[in-house]
Amino acid sequence: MEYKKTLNLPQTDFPIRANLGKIEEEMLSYWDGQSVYSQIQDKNAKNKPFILHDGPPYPNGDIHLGHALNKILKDIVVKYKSMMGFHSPFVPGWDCHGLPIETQLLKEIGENRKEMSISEFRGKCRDYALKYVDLQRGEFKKLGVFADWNNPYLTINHSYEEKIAALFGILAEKGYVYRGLKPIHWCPNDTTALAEAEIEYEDDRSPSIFVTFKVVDNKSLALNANSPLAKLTGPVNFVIWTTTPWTLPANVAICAHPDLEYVFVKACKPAIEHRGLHEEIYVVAEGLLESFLNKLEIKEHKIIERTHGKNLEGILCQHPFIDRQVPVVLGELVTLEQGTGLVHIAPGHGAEDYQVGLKYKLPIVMPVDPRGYFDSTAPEWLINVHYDKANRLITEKMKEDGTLLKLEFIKHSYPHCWRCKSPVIFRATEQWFVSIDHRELRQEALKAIGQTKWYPAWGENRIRGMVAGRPDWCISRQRAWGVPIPVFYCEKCRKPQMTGVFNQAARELFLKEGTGGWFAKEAKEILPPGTKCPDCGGTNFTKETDILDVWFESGSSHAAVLETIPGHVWPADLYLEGSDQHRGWFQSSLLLGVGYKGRAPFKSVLTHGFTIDDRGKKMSKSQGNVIDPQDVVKRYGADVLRLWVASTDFRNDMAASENILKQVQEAYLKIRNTCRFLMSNLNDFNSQSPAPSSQSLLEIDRWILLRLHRLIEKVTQAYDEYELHLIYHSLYDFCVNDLSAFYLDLSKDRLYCGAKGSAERRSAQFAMNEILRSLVRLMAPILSFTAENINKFLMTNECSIFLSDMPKVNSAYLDEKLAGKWEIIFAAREKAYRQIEAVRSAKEIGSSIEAQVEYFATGEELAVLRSSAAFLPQAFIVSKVILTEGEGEPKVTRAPGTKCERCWLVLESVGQNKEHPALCERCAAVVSSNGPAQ
RNA sequence: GGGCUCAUAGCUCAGAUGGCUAGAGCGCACGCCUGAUAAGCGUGAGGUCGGUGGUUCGAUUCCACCUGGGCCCA
Repeated sequence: MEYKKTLNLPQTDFPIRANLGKIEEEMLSYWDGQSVYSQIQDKNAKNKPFILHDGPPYPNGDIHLGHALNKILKDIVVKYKSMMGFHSPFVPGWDCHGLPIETQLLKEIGENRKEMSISEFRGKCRDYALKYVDLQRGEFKKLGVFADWNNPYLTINHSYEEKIAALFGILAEKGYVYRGLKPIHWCPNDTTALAEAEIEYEDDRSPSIFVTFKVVDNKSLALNANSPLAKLTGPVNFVIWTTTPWTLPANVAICAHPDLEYVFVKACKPAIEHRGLHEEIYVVAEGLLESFLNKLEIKEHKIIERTHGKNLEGILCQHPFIDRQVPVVLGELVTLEQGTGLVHIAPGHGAEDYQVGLKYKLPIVMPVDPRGYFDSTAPEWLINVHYDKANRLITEKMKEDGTLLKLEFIKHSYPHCWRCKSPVIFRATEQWFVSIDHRELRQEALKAIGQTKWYPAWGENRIRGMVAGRPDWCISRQRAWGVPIPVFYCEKCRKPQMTGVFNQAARELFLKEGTGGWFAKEAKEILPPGTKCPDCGGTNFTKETDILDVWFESGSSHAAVLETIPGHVWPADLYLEGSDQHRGWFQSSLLLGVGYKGRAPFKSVLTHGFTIDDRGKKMSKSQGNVIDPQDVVKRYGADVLRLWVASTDFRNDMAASENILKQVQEAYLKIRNTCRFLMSNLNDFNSQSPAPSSQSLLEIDRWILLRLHRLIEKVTQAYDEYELHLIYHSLYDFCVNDLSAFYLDLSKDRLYCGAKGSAERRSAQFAMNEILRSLVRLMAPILSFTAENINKFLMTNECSIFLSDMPKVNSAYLDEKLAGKWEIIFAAREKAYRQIEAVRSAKEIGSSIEAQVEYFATGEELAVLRSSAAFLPQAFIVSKVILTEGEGEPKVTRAPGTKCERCWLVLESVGQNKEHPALCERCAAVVSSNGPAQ
């Protein structure tokens, strides 16, 4: 019993229980108090920059797991780069304008919105956004994310808004910006545009009609070389179906599906035709032929021809009641759900129609005015008729002309205005666009994509496809909460003005008063006195009322942030967002960057996947599989959440569940405990005393340092390649395999039983100190709280672990021969353990140190083992190893001798020392030299 | 429906250029230790490498298709 006091047992005040909640709180206030983030910036201020530019989330609720994942990833990268000596400031941002804020707010204020002025509503939006900026900032901080939290960039900052206007001005100056027509949801009753969120679907009664479009010239049937149709004689009619006859004046095409089979049917015209029966040829999709015949009550018919939709492309038809020839076009929007498989296309009245129109460069006919009445561009008999009344006029006209095959009424779901509850129409209106092909913008953007490094590499492919195929960018929105499009209209000549003094005036206003000023002031109050229209000399102007697409705002962040915040550089080194941003922020930033400066605002782009549950399903409230980051922080600790982020390959989707988090927590505890054990054995170690020379280091200690430096090499490389999951696995494996199960376990004898200042003990402590210091720094970007906690405990010189440098590989330790040798010893140990286990289960021994191993080996193995023969008992953690040349399984028996009361090894030397008869030779010597037990 | 993408043990991940009985850790089972103890150690059982075809002497690794998941469109 008294001999236990002569041991150097591990000792530490570092608690075995993590208690992350308390530690994290302490560290947060410590970092805050010490201004650690500023200290890091000061330390690296003169160094090479590495700028990770933060993509701004919407401040419209609590952060969810995806937000947490994203910010933690960024934080890990930034902390690593900082510890590598880069100047790596991190300025967080928020996307404060936009529909998501409006929508969330509308949920809160409900009907009251209707009584509010635009300025009042904008004020509420602003308050709402700022409230959630604050909330989310607090939540991000709790994750341990380092950033300039007191000076975030907000897209509602005046300086930011000014920069948006500036960028708009530059693009306008270069000719990218133009006005064009595009259909949007429109309420004719309120004469206003509506967002998707402002539409309610209700059942409505509508006419349902079948209309014929007669082929202009049968020869045109043969336009397509594959078409066998030129031989047809007599009138051929394409038949369309619609529930909105009033959109027919805007018809400019008929759409067929390229892959569907269409039939040419000879049949008698149905009874609706008042001029008697005669045969006609109708074209409909084969899959809808039967329902078509039933609807029209056609008894007899004959299929005289058939072909694929793709062979119909280009055929010209006569509009049923307007002097206009319309082509057959192809599109995927056609389905066999109902109708005829031929869709009437009015690009001014439908979103899909508009897309098809873009592809075929169809004109956008738009004869309906804001109040829903046909204007002077419509046929005379429709002018000043409300669209709803027009249905009847049109069907009657077609009935008379014989182009109407069938009229009935159906009930179906139709969009209505949330405000006045009246039906909504799709109506093409003037919108602002950024031309994607002006000045080769598309080509330049594709070039910039090629010059960017994409992680993972397929990201390039993805965004390339999107940019290559995208239409012009519609940048106007008919909303309240955003940055007004800084354009003035001359009241005299109606021309829009947006460059030079006009842009300048808008910018000055935004900078001084913010964009709120635009809504509060008249044009003449914004423009300098005496401003004249450069086109006609007019002096009176009105303001544009549309606002900019929020993607234009966030896409301007590179200009607003990288160019203006001190210490930043343009372009950024890295953008890091979810893979949905290939369409969103990456693309808007790219287009604006290329339009602005001719290149992408980023050098590299890293994307991560989405959070899913352990069944591979996406997280949704209705599924009840949502993991809440605040809850994880509360129950497990932010470091566990951070470790989860690092544990999963984020290029794919990332699974999170209670089980997975538990597993990560176990891993966390293992790493922490390993560090604790290292600390507890360094209790009496003075790192100031001279380091042992490499000769005086034990071979086993040189070996573990070799392993450590290989780890450093691997981890550093993984950080550089953003392969965080490899860091996690390497660190964890090192702790579990190399340290806990092997090196630390077998070093216990030396550490506990060796003389306090003995060379072998000092050698181990030297290695362990190296390991601990390296480990803590390697893990710091990920396990920030724990690393700092340990660092404080070690009382190092640095006030923060994040002010120290990442460990560097010392190639002197990378001794391959040594590595090979220990692989052999390791394998021998495993072989021995299998036998020890057998003996153990036979109850002959308990602990392995009660064992003696006779190990059979030959050749190189034998030579290697012999060269370390004296160390083998320690390496195997047994009392005695006998090496025998030969083959066969190791022979394990109870070790001969008596158990030493101090080191518990079973040795024959126990009892030989007269002063300490219960001790082995080594322990007797240690006890004697150390003096009497304390 | 289209574009991109993922799919290796219950879980998280390894497995250059195709080649011996597919690896690690966790978890699990069994056992040891009680001088890392709300810790530590050992042994063991778990995989038709999503499925089906094909190329090849040989495929988890290449190709095609299919199934399931994800993101973005429609």
